[in-house]
Amino acid sequence: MKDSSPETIGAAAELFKAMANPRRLAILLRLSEERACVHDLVRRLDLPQPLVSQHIRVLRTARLIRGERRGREIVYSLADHHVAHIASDALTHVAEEDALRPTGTHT
Amino acid sequence: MKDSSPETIGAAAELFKAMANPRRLAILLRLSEERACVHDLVRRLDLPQPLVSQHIRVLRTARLIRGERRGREIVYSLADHHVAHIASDALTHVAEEDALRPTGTHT
DNA sequence: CCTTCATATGCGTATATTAGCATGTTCGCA
DNA sequence: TGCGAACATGCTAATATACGCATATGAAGG
Repeated sequence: MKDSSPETIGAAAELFKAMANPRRLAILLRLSEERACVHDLVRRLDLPQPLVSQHIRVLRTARLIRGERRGREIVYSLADHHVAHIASDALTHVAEEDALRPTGTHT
Repeated sequence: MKDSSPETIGAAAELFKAMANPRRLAILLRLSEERACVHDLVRRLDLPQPLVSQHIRVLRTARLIRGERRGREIVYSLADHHVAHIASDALTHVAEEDALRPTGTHT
């Protein structure tokens, strides 16, 4: 199988931890559609700017996204394709699981 | 793109949250190789039994694993293939990212 | 330089997570 | 029925997270 050394597992767990928050996940999904600056995200997700910055910091630290200065703005984008892939897989998983359950079990 | 409703995103975030712990991830990876009872995991991962049970509970609640009584033991296995897939993707991601960095940056 | 827009940081607080230890509960078997 | 094995649960302390709010930094333009 894969390399399942403690370090690798730990790093993977950190990866999941960074994605384990609805707001951060929303940011990632947004960025998987198109790059955006903080203010774009603020308006799009309707969250206070400092909060978005905080979450962005977490995502940056986890190396899930990357920022590039563009005048006064900083344009963020996904660090690599794997990220979008993992997120999209999770959504698929959730959707399928949801479909399996009897109608109206998710509320 | 996918269905990115708040509910779906929230559910996906919970999925990641359940995977966002080295011990739980180790359990999942172990179970992705073969089904096992609690005591197997205890010995394999060298963790106190109550701790394993606790983590198993989290994974169960998140519907990532399923338990089947088998005499006095309860044999756990992954609830579905997606789980193993997502975990394996994360490991791959980590490994690749690691490969990109200058030698010896991960210690 | 001074102002303004874009983003980041600091701090306090409510809440969640993790782990360790002791104790229940359930099952199989003599 | 009584005992031991396999799991689960309860409780507590330590630590980490998410958030709101105020404020600081950095870049552009006049």
